[in-house]
This record gives sequence, structure tokens and C-alpha cells, in this order.
Amino acid sequence: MAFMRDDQVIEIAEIFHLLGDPTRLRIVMSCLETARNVGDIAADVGVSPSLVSHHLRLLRAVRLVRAERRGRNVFYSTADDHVHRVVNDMIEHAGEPRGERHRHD
Amino acid sequence: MAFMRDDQVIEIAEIFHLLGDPTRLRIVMSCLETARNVGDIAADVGVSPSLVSHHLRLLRAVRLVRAERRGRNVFYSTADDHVHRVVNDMIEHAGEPRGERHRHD
DNA sequence: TTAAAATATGAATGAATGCTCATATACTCA
DNA sequence: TGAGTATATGAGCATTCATTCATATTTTAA
Repeated sequence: MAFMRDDQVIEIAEIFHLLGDPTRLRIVMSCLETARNVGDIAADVGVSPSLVSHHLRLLRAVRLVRAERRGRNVFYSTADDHVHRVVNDMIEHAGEPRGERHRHD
Repeated sequence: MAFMRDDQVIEIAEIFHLLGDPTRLRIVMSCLETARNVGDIAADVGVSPSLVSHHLRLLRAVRLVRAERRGRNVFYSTADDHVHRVVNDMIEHAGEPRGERHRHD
């Protein structure tokens, strides 16, 4: 783990960083189970379509989401199952009781 | 997922955000398998002990790492197994071949 | 072709952030 | 106790970033 190349670490950190903004995280969560178009995501998250579009561009760039055009809408969905696992594990982590040890070694 | 409370999402995003800096991610990786003291982590990552300490304080605050004093050293280790999974899944995600679909629906 | 709807892009800005350097605290051993 | 080592903290600075607003692009339908 300590022997990972710098560019690998930077790439991974960049993805974490994108998930590290509440608005963007909500956007990812919004299209985690089913593909959703930009307008619906915006309504879901409670921000402007413009802002959603900005964020989706970043998420697309690192392949966290994929875009698919249907008529005049563009539907977004999470790119692969790792995203599911990463988000779910983090939810579990955050859900743990705080203040004490969480491991047994 | 869309029904998560705001404070939950914010808390999770904050943890992702902390993993979203290359230096901090390296620090976490450095004490992912075995507990390591600040000086060794600094040497590992290639930054000053001061900077490592700054980062460790943030990581401690969200319980990503735990501190344990031994003599004049303080040893840090990752707080629980979710961190392992999250980091490993993300490495897999980043390691995938790019440019094509990664799911089947 | 035109109007309207959905999405995307660009510039500007206030706020947050990572880093450095200086200094403070904690611990050990002579 | 005092010197030396290991960590921690605080202020200051340059940079990055999330958001807004205005505008552009794309698509459908009349």
C-alpha cells in the first residue's frame, strides 16, 4: 500500500475528493440505484440544474457516473459496482457508535 | 438513499473529503496495515512531521485513525475495517480499464 | 424554421484548504 | 532538573473550489 505509485494515489484521491462534497455526494446517491435525468437530480438534491450539470461533468471525468441521452434528456447512472460498495461501506463506518474502539486487536 | 438525512450525508461527505487529499490518503495508507508513529509516517509519505500531525488531527476527529501513546511516540492506526474496504474498492475502481462501460444493465 | 425545454459551459467571486514556519507541549533519560 | 526527542498547535499565505448568473448548445414539436 505504501508502494503505490504517486499518480495512482493522486487519481484515487481525486475520486474521493469528488465524493467529499455534500452536494456532489447527493447527486451520486440520487443516480445510484436507477438512472435519472439532470432535472430530476436537481429536484432531488434541491439545487439548480446548472450546478448539477457542473458537478456531473466532474463526476463523468473520473468515470463515477455515465451519461446516456434519451430524447431531450440525459440520464445519468453510477458507473460500476465499486461505487455502491464504497458508499455503503462509508455509510456503515459513519453509522458506528462513536467515541470508542471499533476493532478488536 | 435519497432519503438520507442532511447531517448524515454531510458527515459521510466529510470523511470522503478527508480521504480526498493525496497527502492525507498516503498517511491513511501508511497506517492501514500496522500502527505507525508520526515520524515514520512522515518519512513514509515524504513530508514534514508537522504536516503529518496536522492531518492526523483531522483524521482523528472523524475517527478514521486512532492514536495510542507508547513512550515518547504516538502510534496511529486506522480505526476500523470499513476503511480497508473503502480504500481497496476505490483502488479497484481506479484500476479498471477506462473509456468503456463497467456495468451490465 | 421557430419556440420552448433540457442540458452544458464560462466567467466571476467569496470561502475553504493545504502547506510552511515558528512555537508550544509531552515524554524520556542522564 | 535540564537537555533532547517526538508531537502538537497557531498564524499567515497562496491556491483551489463550490456556487451563481448569464449565455450557449442540443433536441423536440409545431
